[in-house]
Amino acid sequence: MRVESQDLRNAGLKVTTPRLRILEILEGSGDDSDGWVQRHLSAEEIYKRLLDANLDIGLATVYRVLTQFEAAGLVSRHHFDSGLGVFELNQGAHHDHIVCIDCGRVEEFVDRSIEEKQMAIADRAGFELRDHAMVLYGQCKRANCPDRKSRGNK
Amino acid sequence: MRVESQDLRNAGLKVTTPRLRILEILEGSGDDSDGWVQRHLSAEEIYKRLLDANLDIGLATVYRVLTQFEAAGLVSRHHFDSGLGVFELNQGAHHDHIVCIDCGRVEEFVDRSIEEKQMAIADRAGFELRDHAMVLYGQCKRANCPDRKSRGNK
DNA sequence: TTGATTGCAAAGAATTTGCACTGGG
DNA sequence: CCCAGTGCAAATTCTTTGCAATCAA
Repeated sequence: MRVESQDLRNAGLKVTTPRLRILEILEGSGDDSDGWVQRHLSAEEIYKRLLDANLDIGLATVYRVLTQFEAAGLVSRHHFDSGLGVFELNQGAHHDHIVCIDCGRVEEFVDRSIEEKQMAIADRAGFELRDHAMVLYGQCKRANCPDRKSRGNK
Repeated sequence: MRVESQDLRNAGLKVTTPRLRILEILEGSGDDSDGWVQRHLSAEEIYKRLLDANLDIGLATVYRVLTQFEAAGLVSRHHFDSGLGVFELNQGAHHDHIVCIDCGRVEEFVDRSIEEKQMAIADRAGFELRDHAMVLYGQCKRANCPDRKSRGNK
């Protein structure tokens, strides 16, 4: 289920260093200190990781590559609440998101019964359902979540 | 349930022309040709309506007022898929949205069972649920929806 | 070789901010 | 009268685009 060179060729895209590196980053190659891997990244975050890896890749290229990947169906672009664009690799099946409002951590989930309800709701409203986005916002219980202390969870 | 001058005072905001006019627009005063009233507007759209009404109110003021209204809990800001900010008056209870990808029409709905499911999902994921956003995207069956013809619904 | 791809800088779009002027209470 | 509120222009932030140099096939 890994995304690789062949996927680029299939999409009619040449296999270049920027594209491969960006794919790697989206795959979560760079793990966080506590083992948590963020697979939902903004263009800026991806750009920073490339710089950290001493790669001379421009921010414009990051945006261009991500936009091409999106068009090719390799990645999805979300906006969540801030309006800032974040990108995620399209591996596995459809899912929705739950975001920590303190640390930005993003987890995924699917609920079959909700998906069915949505279909029924669209139908009742007279819409041909094409897509949907559901994002839950809350505070996670991760040990090093920035705001954890101020919430009194020791 | 109308929002009015008193709501502004309660929020510690002076009752000024720009604020009142923007409230009116958000209430849907300007009805569409076919009777449909759009209550989910971008800052730019609100600005245009003010200009149409020959009001000399700057776009910056529109943004400032909307941001203040949001902070006061009078309006909500959403981003939907484009990332463009749209504003809606906070009247009535919580609800989610269904958006027509062809004409931009926005309708509202609530589903108690989904809300409960969300709570359970957040809990299971170890999150303290604070808020959520659910948007369904589809094609509506409104007579004058721009793309209706190309979909073969006569 | 040769068109696709990239980097950089400049352009755009959306939103916010600085500042002197205006107006509501 | 006096400070919150406003208009305008300039500044920011995020994203896209133009163009000459570079690279994959």
